[in-house]
Amino acid sequence: MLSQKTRYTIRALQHLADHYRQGSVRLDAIATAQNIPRKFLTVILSELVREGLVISHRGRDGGYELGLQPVDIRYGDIIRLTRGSLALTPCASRNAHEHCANCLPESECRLRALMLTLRDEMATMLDRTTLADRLDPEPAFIDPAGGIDPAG
Amino acid sequence: MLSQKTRYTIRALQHLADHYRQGSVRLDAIATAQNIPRKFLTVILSELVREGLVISHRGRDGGYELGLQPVDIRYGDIIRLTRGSLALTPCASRNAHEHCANCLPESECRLRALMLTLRDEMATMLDRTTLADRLDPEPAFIDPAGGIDPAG
DNA sequence: TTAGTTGTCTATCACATTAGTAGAGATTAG
DNA sequence: CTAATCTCTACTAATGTGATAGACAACTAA
Repeated sequence: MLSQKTRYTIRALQHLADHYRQGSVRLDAIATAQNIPRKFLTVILSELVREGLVISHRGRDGGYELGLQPVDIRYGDIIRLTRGSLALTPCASRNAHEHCANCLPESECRLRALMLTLRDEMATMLDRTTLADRLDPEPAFIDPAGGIDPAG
Repeated sequence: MLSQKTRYTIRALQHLADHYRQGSVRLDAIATAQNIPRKFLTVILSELVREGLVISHRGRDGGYELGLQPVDIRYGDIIRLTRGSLALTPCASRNAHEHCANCLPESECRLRALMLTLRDEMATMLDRTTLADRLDPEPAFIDPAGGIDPAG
């Protein structure tokens, strides 16, 4: 699962992408529009500023704006940033590899083999999608069994 | 991330699959071979018995065995069982859908749109892999940028 | 029948992580 | 100057996680 904080981070960045090149957006505007607790959002945005994804303007008429073009911010990068890794096990991370506790040697671990493959599939998808993508909120559900789920 | 408990669960099931139709395997044998704390493993196996994936035999010469053929136990199902869902957000679960706290209406949430698509890709992969699959522990890493990573 | 082996169940614990808050401080436009 | 706005460190409460304890139930072999 993505943490609540990661979810807030992504929605805040999406909001800034929506207002790219329209001047700076105040924290309160983001908090209200995206339904994020104000104080918590200060923590999140300060981190994004430190990472360089967001530029802040202090003082009166201050606010935030994206530090990069939306097309240059990939969802994969956002998740790596807030969560350290895309992988579902520590041992399957390409960027922040760690041994799993109480595991077998990695060269024998079949779970790791599976998780590496899965990680790569996830990365492919999350790295080809950026803040510039439209993302239809109601994508069709293609049931692998053949039918189409009308419930969404 | 998968929890430690989910990782233990998968490795325990893999172990039972390796000994399918070879009689029952004692808890201690699994704990030793798979490096799982004995007491914790009792909790895990009892749950698997309750769910019907594993059959237990009590008393002398007791132990555990798989309740289904390895080919009928999909990794997707194991993860759904221990974790409730494959999805990375509560709102993107097909089986255990819940609204995310402090979110937008789901019909407007672009993060949800992305997470639904990702969930479906993950499900496709995890549901076509079963305990009967061999899973090479050293799969080649095809770098999307073009090269092949020799480090694995 | 009974001793010994093995699984079952409920409760509990310590610890880490997470979500969120407090509040003083720094910066800037007007 | 002053009001608006972001920044930083620390703190707290709640929750979840990994793991253990220990009494109990069931089964087999002798």
